[in-house]
Amino acid sequence: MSTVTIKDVAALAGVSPATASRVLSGNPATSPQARERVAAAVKQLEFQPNAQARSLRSTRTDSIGLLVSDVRNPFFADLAHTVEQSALAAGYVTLLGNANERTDQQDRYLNSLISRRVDGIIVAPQGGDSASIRALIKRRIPTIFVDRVIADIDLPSVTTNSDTGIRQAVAHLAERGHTRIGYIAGPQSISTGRERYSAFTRAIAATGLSADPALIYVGDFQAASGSAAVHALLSLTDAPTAIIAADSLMAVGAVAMLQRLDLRIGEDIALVAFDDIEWFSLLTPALSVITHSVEDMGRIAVQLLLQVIDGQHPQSVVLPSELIIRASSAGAAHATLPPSSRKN
Amino acid sequence: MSTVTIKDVAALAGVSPATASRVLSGNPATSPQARERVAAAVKQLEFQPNAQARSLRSTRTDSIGLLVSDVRNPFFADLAHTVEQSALAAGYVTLLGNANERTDQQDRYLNSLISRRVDGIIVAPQGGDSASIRALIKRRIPTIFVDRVIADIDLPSVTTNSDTGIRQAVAHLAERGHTRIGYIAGPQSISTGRERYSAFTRAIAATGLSADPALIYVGDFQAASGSAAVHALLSLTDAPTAIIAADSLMAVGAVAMLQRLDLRIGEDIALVAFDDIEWFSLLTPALSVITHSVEDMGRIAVQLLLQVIDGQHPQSVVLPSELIIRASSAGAAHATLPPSSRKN
DNA sequence: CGATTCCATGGAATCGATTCCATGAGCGTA
DNA sequence: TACGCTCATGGAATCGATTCCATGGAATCG
Repeated sequence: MSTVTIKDVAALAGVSPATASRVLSGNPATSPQARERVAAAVKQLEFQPNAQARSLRSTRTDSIGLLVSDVRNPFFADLAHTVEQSALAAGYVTLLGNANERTDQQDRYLNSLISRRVDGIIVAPQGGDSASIRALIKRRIPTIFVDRVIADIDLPSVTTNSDTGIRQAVAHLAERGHTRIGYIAGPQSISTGRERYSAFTRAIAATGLSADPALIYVGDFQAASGSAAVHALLSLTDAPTAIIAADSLMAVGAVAMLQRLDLRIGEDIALVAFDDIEWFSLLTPALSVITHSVEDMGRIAVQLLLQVIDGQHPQSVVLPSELIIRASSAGAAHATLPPSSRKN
Repeated sequence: MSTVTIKDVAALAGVSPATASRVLSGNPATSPQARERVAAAVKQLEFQPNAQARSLRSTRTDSIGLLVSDVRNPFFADLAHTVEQSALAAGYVTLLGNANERTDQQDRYLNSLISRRVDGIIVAPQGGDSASIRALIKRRIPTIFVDRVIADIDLPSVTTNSDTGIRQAVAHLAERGHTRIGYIAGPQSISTGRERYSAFTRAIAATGLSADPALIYVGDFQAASGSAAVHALLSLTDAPTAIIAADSLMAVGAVAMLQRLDLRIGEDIALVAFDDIEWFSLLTPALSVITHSVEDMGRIAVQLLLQVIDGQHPQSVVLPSELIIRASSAGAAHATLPPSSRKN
């Protein structure tokens, strides 16, 4: 094959491979002539250094790994985008892994990233404890949790404080006259699922609204479970007049099911979603959301990771969340008819 | 550091590094005892082979690169997902690069992928000619174009034949009584932009509808240009009664602007989008779309790439497109009022 | 039973860059 | 003039795995 190595460059430039290497890595101990001639040779031969060989010796790869739960989730797609851009600005290439909401694929990707000797890893961890995440720690591979954490593993993280946003949402709905608020929770094996759930129950208790356990439906952060949740909640004899969904995908499922049931969102029933997605405001009616900044999250995660790589021990960062009121929750509460009496 | 190498494994297992390597790579020339003892040592030391060292010698990295225009575009997020899953099934890890709709970032990622000696690359190329894409060919790196191609570069590709879908859409709108159809085109520097545009003009000519050039607005495949397009088209003295958008993001921008102008989609004006996005059917009214299978596209792209890696010369594949009629284009045509007379 | 093949194995070269170490030229100062 | 210092440079070791090649013992065949 036409593999051009640094020896070829050195030969053409009339210097040793050592000098060529120094020029390429910007080592100051090089003469202007050498720099010039090596640069010319590199251009002429279209030399591309072999990253494998380079990092084998220097133990740096200038790459970081990012492991998300699902790229198709707009939240994680946005996160991938900001992480990637921030890392690129700092001279790192991002390898994106997709756990596909499965622990086995998460482990497979983590092992692959370890083998590739990435300089650090940002991970939105899947579910509970994981052997391969413990392996990261044992090998002292710089690692940051983003969005989600694992309870008993102490690593720097960037997360959202969902408490404020959820409290605002519950207060807002209470003010509109809702007393029975349904909640579509995320899986309790995931930290965000647990945290948002407990924030919701605290807010309910603080506001003195109905704490009927039947109003809680535990989903899996995927669209289908949002649909199932709406169906279940509206089948109750005493159905909720408002619903909060713990992530955007379950909110999508909820919207789809509400439309199928011919219920008018914002009139027959109020709906608030966690996570703001660009097109949520295009729905009719526009969706009220609890928002948090993906841009900040991604940018700060990279920042923390670079600090860990640099040998520092940064503090975890908690970002705020906030309610944005749109038409889907603006109307006053009145009794929701069960789906059976309307259609079907 | 606690870097465990194959020598440590070999020492613990009481064999040579050569034998340990053979066991690890599944070489049949190994005794059951050796296999057993090496396996035990690997497990005990939690050995993870160094991918750099491995691929430096063997020239295989078991990884492929995927370069898309924008991860935040749901179409490419879905594509990334299917490519990644197909590749994983074949034993390859996918490195995802995000050109961010910019040629310089595309080139930067391509060079990085070349340096990492990926076994092959799937790319949705940015704009016109590119030095780094020519570099791929010169180095004989297995490469496949997906979704988009570059005109004078002859590489296997997986693309969509937009002709059928667009013809169906135009015919459908003509049947509903529309004679002036606006078209929000993609950039003419991108193959899909050109191809869909010419498909549209052909369909218009075949149906005998108005070919007024003022009905064509050239956008950039991003949401903002969809909004601008709608604003421009509806400011015409003889405004279109229906609009076709050449991709999903521009359709999103179009929907946002139509809502801002207080126009009822499906009644005041018909709208059809290229690319089907899951939540397009959740809009009120649900959006009519020209759909093509992302799953097939991703799966086949990986398949072709593996064939090229294997030394074969596969034929390019062209996938079909098809119209799905929903409420946004179901109504009969009647004159669209210019935005100025309604609001603003 | 001797010759030949087969096969598991270890030693050593190799992949392509980086980096340690030694060298020698150039220069300033005593 | 001689000594010490800086600094660019080349030779060679190195990173960690793979793989070529040689070897010796076991199995097979005439």
